[in-house]
Amino acid sequence: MFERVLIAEDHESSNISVRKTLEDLGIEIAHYVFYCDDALTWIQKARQNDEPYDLLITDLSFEEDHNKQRITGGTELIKAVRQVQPNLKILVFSAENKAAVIDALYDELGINAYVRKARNDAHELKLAINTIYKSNKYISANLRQGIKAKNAYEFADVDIAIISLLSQGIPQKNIPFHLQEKGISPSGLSSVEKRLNSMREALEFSKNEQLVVYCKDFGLI
Amino acid sequence: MFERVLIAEDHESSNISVRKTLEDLGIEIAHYVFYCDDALTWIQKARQNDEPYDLLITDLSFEEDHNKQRITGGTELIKAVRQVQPNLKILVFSAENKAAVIDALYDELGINAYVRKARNDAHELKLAINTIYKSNKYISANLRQGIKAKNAYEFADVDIAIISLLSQGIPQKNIPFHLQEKGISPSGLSSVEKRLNSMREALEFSKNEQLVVYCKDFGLI
DNA sequence: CCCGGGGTTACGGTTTCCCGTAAGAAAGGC
DNA sequence: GCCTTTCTTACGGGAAACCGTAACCCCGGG
Repeated sequence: MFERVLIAEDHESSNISVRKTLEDLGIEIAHYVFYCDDALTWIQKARQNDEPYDLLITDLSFEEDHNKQRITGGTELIKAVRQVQPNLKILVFSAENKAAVIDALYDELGINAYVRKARNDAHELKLAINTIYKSNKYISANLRQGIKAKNAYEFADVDIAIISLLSQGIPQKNIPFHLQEKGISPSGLSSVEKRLNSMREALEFSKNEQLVVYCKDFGLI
Repeated sequence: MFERVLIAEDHESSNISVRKTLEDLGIEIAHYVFYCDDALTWIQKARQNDEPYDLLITDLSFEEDHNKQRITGGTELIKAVRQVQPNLKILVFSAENKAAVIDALYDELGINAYVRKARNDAHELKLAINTIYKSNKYISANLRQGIKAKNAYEFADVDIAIISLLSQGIPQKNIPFHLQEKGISPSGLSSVEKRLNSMREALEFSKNEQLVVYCKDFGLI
């Protein structure tokens, strides 16, 4: 079993139960921190002392407070950790439930497990830890289905850029200009109209207001 | 100190740490359930046996699963409990952070304390329990400011109705009809236009898309 | 009774958005 | 090279939304 585990979790209550779970698994060395910066520091120090961690359990969203941080969230923390200790196994423990976000964690950051804070999370946490100790990857059962039943429409980069601009109050007729600024193509006004049209059609919407709330719900903007 | 406490919380991990917190406070009888329906049942039974609870700690959002429930969320649970045992003290422990929602809990449901799942939540939980045991009401410090610095604009019922309809894809020109159906006034098209206009102006928006995402963020729709 | 004011509704002109069509440009096949 | 095919862009008519103005209605004060 893992011998040296680090917990990065700002919510005191979650932090407590993760520690208790590790205790149940017989893991003796489980350090915990409430800030991302601390997490990185501890990992670096542990490596220097030739006692590197073999598992990091981290949340995604860390709340800002008076204690200003360089690293502000779990995603950034994981990126930074990968620079320092690429082989460190990483388990993300978060309430995030958007397929787009979780997919990106596995695909782009190569995390080993994602456990969602939900009904049986403590039990699932144990399961996930056991699994990634033996193999290398754990994908939650109730997640697998969710990821498959993803979006009815595959949003391209242009699409989310357009919707994002709309949600910021940019008039449609000015969008071509902003797209060019960002080097996104196509950028013609007609193309913008056409993409909006096909998005509305695919999702059976009639107004752009529906598009923005939809993308908001799925964490695309 | 409280003698008989019931915990309604679907997340296993949160449930664990709340129990541990109560343990730290020396509360001996702390039952816990994962479903709202169970919570109500236990409260009713305890009353019938002349051993009523004196504190309920509940979450707000309970996730649906195969186990279909009559009561689907914390708000509904509180309403039901108030029918059965009006004097029961209630502490809501949730991640909800929208002033509109939390205000309503205090004002309309008369809860005794709200503790937000956040950085020092376990510590604050103890504080809140101690406070409502002695006095009757606990309002978190970091909440007080939030509630004050509410919304820049006071949304009327008409306003949220209009924005809600917009977000459902109803064309603006048809909104008067839908408002009349719901018995909301004013319902004239000009009034709709005027209200939208003043909302945009107050919030310094230029497009309705901004309004819908704003209301989405604040949990108004 | 008349008058005035707040709130609601009705009516035009202007702008923006929507959508179909067609012209133009880039990529690939023969 | 030329010709499809596909993607992008340009144009124009029609609908919706925007905005200022004015008429209307309901109520309380004089």
